[in-house]
Amino acid sequence: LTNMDLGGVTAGILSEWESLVRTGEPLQSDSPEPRMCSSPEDRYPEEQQHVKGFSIKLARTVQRQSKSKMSTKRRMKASEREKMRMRSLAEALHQLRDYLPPDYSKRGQPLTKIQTLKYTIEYINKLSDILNRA
DNA sequence: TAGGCCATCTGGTCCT
DNA sequence: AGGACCAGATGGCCTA
Repeated sequence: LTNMDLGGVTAGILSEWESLVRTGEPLQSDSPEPRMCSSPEDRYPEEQQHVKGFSIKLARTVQRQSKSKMSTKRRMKASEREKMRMRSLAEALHQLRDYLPPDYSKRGQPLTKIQTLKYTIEYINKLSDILNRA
């Protein structure tokens, strides 16, 4: 990762940031394809999610139903919302990975969520350094 | 086979 | 009352 690389990346990020501020639209990565990891949807296609989710749900419901104070209907709705919330979180992390230089994935494997967050902090610090020195 | 990572479910808590 | 957020529990998948 050279200073030259960082300079180019910095300019790109800044221009995207400016357009974000202007339009209020969420950031869209301009990289053609996800570099090295699959999206949550790729990992768990709809059908698999359904089958997997059903078996887990059945077992847990039997196990804990007596404890729950919420109605079944409300509990199911809350579970669905939570699932969507966690998926959007995973998707956001997936997008965040695309902003990190490939150098951060030495083994060619997708970064884990924790690695993504830690490397992002590291990367932002490096970019800040460059801006401060300019 | 153990350990890491992940998605999902759940109950608790806070906020509107 | 209901939604959002959080943390713990659980089980599946994958890799060393």
